[in-house]
Amino acid sequence: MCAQFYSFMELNDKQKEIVQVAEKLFAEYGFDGTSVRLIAKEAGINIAMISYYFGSKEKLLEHMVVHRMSGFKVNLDEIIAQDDRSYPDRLNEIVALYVKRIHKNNRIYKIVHNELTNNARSLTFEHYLSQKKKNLDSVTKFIEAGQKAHVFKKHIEIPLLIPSILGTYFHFHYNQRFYEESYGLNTPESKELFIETTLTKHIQKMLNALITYED
Amino acid sequence: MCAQFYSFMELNDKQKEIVQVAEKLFAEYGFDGTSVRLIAKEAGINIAMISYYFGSKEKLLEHMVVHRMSGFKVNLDEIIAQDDRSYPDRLNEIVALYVKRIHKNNRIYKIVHNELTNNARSLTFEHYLSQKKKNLDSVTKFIEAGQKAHVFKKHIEIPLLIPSILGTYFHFHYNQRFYEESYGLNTPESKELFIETTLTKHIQKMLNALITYED
DNA sequence: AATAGAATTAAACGTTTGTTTAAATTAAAC
DNA sequence: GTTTAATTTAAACAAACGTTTAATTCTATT
Repeated sequence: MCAQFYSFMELNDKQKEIVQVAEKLFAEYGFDGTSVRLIAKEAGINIAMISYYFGSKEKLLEHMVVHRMSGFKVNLDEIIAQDDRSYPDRLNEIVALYVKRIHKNNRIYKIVHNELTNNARSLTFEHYLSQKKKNLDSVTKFIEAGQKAHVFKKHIEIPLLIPSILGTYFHFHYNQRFYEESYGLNTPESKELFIETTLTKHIQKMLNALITYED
Repeated sequence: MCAQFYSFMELNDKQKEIVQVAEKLFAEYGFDGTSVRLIAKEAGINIAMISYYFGSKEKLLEHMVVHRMSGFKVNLDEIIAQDDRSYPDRLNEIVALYVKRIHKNNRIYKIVHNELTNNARSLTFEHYLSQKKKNLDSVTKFIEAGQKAHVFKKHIEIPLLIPSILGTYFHFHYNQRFYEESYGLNTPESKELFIETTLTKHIQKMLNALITYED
């Protein structure tokens, strides 16, 4: 027993493999819809290894969230710091960065969304929430600087900007069956391209409009 | 046996009660995280009644979606038809209507979002998808009319407008633990008020900006 | 009052669940 | 090469799962 005790910081290769497989399955079938036997089978290991490495199925989930959410303090500040570029220019890149990152990691975000609103499990998600807070702080500073420079308008509900960016992506994602048909996104490639271009541009335009718009 | 056969159209009061309880639990604990024993206990009935009335737990879910998604063709066309009102005015009301409706029914939407992206169950959700299509058609006609009247700008990605409206709400909803803290929404009342005012106004402003904005 | 059908119940069904055990194998240290 | 610890295994565990059964109670209709 007990490989799981000195492991909340670093995961070895075997653990990473298990986490990767489990993330895919949790996103596809839900946490409760995924049995440890299926995880073990897909990862090519014995069921007992999950308890051996993580302690339990629920602790595997906890490790997963911590591990995958670490280093998510985006390159946000890097972009913001480039004050040779215009505010709208930097805003566009921030949006593109958010969309790209959330799309690449949409599985873990789906899991977190579900767990955050699940009454059965009481995970704290400190990592996720504090990361979110830091990102909001960065965005707030950027927007307020733009307001002082009279490029961005006043009366912007800054904490709701990120929900508008990510929410647009996720509503598209959660209803992909509908939008794939609407837009004729038959291949994975066309879908990727759509997200990279049309969807991203839509969100960029929306934020540009909102932030430079005076009513 | 067999109360369940003539029931895909109409549910009797007992069935409605079960559906109501199950909806709450499915949203809180997930479909797989909710046992039929818990549903029965919360609804004050015997476990066997679920099979008796619906055939199975999964068919209960199917009935739930059909039953709750019926009559969701919003009062959208009523608002759109009021051509004595300005386009932005009607747009604002459409947004408010969407937010209000989605908020009131956020539990069933959460369930549907989960099921739409769940590989284990193969529900078709024809009702939901066709309703969504109809609503998109109504919105499209409205926006295009506004464009012809030169009130709304061209180059609007119309099918992505609803994701931006609903997505903003849902990202707020799924991350409510974060935003409740950010905004100090300590009581249910203050949260309701926030959604009705600040959140709704943010989305209204965003759509107004996007649609009247030329880049 | 008798009868038929629907509604409700407690109990049991066979599976599947997450976890643990104790033995077997592999790897590392001396 | 021997010893010690870490890893991996198959088997077993009790508990919980969704569903079915067969008996019982309730509700009409005659």
